[in-house]
Amino acid sequence: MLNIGKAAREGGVSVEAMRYYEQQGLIAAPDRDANGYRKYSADAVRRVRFIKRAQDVGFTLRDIGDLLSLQADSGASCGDVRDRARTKLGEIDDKIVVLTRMRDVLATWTDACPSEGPVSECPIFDALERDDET
Amino acid sequence: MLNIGKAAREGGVSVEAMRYYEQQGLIAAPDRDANGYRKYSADAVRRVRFIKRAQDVGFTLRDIGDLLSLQADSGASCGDVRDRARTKLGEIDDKIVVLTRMRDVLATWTDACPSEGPVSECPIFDALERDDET
DNA sequence: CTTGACCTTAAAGTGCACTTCAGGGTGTAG
DNA sequence: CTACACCCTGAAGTGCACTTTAAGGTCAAG
Repeated sequence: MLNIGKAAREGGVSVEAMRYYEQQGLIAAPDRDANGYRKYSADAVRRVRFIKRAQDVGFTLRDIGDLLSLQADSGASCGDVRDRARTKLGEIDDKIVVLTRMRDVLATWTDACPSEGPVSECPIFDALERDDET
Repeated sequence: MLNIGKAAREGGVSVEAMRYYEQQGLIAAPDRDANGYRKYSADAVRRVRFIKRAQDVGFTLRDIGDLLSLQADSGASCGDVRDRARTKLGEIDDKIVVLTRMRDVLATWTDACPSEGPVSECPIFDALERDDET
């Protein structure tokens, strides 16, 4: 059994994040010892790590709550989990597409811009003000 | 001269966004007509479009304030603008790298996951709880 | 016996870019 | 005359995931 500081370190999150997850219902309220300190089991720490890992691959805390209830649901199948992962994969791909478009526009612009010359003749500013698209 | 509704439509933003930009100092407080309605010049609308376009390629409103002051600065050069664009390009590339890593991990996991089988044996959940990395 | 690192709580603040709300005035078409 | 779309203000709310603040209690080392 670890106190909150060590459990947080093990889970790779901050102490405040631990209390936040508890408040949000992502981790169960842990038992307390005599002085009122929270005490975490290895299982609880594993759950924190689960949350952290899931976040690292793009799941929001809301998504993670859903994943955790799936984990607790004996009627749920591996395919349900895979569906969530695929959906997230799609969302991330969408973001990458948007960012890549931005990236390409910026690259075009920086290539078109001479370092010299007044801003009044800057092709980037021109592009930002024009009526048409791009 | 357009009232706020038309100016917003021309600029591609909401009326509320227009007032917000004004409050944030990104667009000058416009003249008002007799009834107190804001009246926007073609120049003002161009500035709104500038803000919108810059946002669309990833600049924050803070960045845009910086760009706009560059535009007003006779001592600034095209190279200064290009530097801002390059910096933003780098930031976007960083985000793409992070998202691509997430994407790849999720793709690996969804490939490893059989649709059948209980969640207790789900390789995705295994990966989320394990001690080691990936 | 004090210093310092730890723990407790509830509530408020952060960043970003708005959006919504409450409560009102204006202008025109039917 | 009344409906309706438009305009005004200031303040509060949104989403996300915390972080910070204020005001304490606990515990081991020196």
